[in-house]
Amino acid sequence: MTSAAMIPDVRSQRPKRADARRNYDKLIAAAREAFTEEGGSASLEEIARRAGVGIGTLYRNFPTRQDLLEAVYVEEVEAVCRTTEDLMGDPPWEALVAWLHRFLDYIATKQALSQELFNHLGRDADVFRGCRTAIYAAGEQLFVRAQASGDVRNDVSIDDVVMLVAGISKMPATVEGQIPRILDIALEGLRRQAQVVGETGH
Amino acid sequence: MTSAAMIPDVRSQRPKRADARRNYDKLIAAAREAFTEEGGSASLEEIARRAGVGIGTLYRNFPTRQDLLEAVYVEEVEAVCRTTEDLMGDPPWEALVAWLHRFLDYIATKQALSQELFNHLGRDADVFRGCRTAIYAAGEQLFVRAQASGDVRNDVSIDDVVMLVAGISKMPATVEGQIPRILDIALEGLRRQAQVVGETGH
DNA sequence: GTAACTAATGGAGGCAACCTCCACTTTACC
DNA sequence: GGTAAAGTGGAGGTTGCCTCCATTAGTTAC
Repeated sequence: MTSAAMIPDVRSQRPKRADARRNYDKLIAAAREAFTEEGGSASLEEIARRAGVGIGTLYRNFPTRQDLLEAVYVEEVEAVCRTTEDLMGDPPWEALVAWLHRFLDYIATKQALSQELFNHLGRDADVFRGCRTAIYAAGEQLFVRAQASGDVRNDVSIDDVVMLVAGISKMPATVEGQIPRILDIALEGLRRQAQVVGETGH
Repeated sequence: MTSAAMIPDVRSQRPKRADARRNYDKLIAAAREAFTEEGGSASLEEIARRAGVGIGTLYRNFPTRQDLLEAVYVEEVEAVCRTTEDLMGDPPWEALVAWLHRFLDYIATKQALSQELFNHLGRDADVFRGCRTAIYAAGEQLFVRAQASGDVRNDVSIDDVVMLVAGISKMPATVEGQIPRILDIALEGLRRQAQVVGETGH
């Protein structure tokens, strides 16, 4: 699994001195906690406090709030990518659907984080391109397999699918179980191949 | 067109005295501007300044930032609802698709606003229920027509569709024209009726 | 018209978060 | 162990949030 390597390494600027690296790691950990608990606008001073470092150190490592959000976000994405491995044994379509559902669940719990990022960094920031690449690398094998087996129409790309799922994850759910159902409906569109009959051409 | 009346009127608490109402309107206008220009976290003090009223007046009318966001948001939604009228003459499926595309375009430009709301008010706040109702009232005629004509499968609701579109509008676009294309793909899933052959049952 | 009654105003002030700056501490290297 | 460079942390200036209440100005009743 090489997907993690495809994320443009936010951490390439990781500090060199031992104490500095320790502080960096403590900050990421504290930030993950804080963002999870309080959403993407958790106080930076609070995060520094949790990490047990001065506010100045936080700013030295992450000049803007976005930099910190990014660093945390990237770590999370790497985690999802790692979950493909379990699924390569299952039948193509089922495996793909299962992974997408898993992906959906995962993103759903990270809404605050990713929404904050979507808002403030425009949609085509390097991080996103990188994370997208990583997700593709992870999902592509499943996707290609499903396309090869004829389950998925040929005129869509993995790109389309990932974005579709990402979008669905951000919908405001009203009814219990509605979100996964909507995913299934949308995926039916994906699957639909030259097999439909009895319609006017549109 | 009664849809506007179905929004649980945020403005029923509209102030009574003439000067108060004037200030209220100036605040909404200033807020719309500010939110559009600077996103949902524009400074409230700045908004009061733009409106030419004191910060205290802002807080009297809109005790929380959400209240202000809501009021602006509701106005915008009402505007979309009004656009259905043009389309009732077109063929059912085409009219529905066209309206959904229009709806998509519209929401896309208001991202900052709606995302802010989605984040902070949970997904089932009254406003949303109200706005959803209004949107349904607007889209429902189109939707029912399309279902009656056999273009749309019967096991989906207008609710599902609206949410699908809302979700898609929030996807980070990479390629020009990708978003509308994805909407079309998803809508194919909608359309698919008992007309597919040659598949295993799943 | 004007007096009396409120609704409405606006900004001072207290608090908290953001961020910069730099005197000091710690590490790495010789 | 000495020293240069890297890293630290928190005081303090700035700005935004929100409350409170003395003052202002529509409204109503006469």
